[in-house]
Amino acid sequence: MQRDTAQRRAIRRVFLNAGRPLTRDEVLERGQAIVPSLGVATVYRNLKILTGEGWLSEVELPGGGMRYELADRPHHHHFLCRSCDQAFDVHRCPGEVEALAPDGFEVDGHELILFGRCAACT
Amino acid sequence: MQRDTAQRRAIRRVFLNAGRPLTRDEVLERGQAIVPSLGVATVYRNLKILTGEGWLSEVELPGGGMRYELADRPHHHHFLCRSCDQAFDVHRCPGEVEALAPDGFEVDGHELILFGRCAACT
DNA sequence: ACATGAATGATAGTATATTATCATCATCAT
DNA sequence: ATGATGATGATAATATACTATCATTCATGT
Repeated sequence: MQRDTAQRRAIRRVFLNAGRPLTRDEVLERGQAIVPSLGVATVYRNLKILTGEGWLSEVELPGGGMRYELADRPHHHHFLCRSCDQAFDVHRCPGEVEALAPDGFEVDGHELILFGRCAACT
Repeated sequence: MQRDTAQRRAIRRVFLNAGRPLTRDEVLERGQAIVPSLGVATVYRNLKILTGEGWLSEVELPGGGMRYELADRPHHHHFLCRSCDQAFDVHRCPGEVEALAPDGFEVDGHELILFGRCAACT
């Protein structure tokens, strides 16, 4: 059965403390602050496992690889800082977006990405 | 100076006829319908050249590589069909999206992506 | 028509992200 | 405490996207 290792605990804690989507490198860096020996392969493995379990979900934003965030968050969108390349959550939603699609198109989801400079980079 | 080759003309024509963002493979396939000998390297080269000239712009949507579209189009968004993976233009915009960002964040652009099934796949 | 050299296309090379391997470590049921 | 075996980490292997190379083709100015 699955074991509760210090590495997996560290990765979970990283996400619980983050509050925003993280790249693989951000997970590695923050995870190593908890378990210094943490390796890339373990990060890859656990991101895949936690995503498969439904604990994490994948977020694909422009400009880099996949990002990951806690899966149980309510509907939200993302802000991508052009300066530091960090992604942030945006909790407000324009709504009514299904109506924007052309006739005959069935909308079952949407993603809104805001670009600019985050509070720290302004 | 730059020469007006059949290949580049074909690629331009592909975009003028498309009316939606195209992947590298879509450009290759449609271009070969005009100039059968068209090769991948030429597609890569011309996508880069036409983008550099400002005639094309890059569109990054989830699920694959870069897509390209005519650069002179007015502000619009995109619909990505989950069935055929084709991207389409959405000409309506929710507007007022800058206000959705958290305090202290400066928004200078946004992208809205609708997901679902296109008219042909419904 | 011709010479020049930009463009092409086949393919080798490169870059990078992700996965597989495997010896070793460490969790957990007993 | 201990043994079985799941997990880890270093790194080799792989996948894939993109670029460089270069002989050949062909657009263009004369």
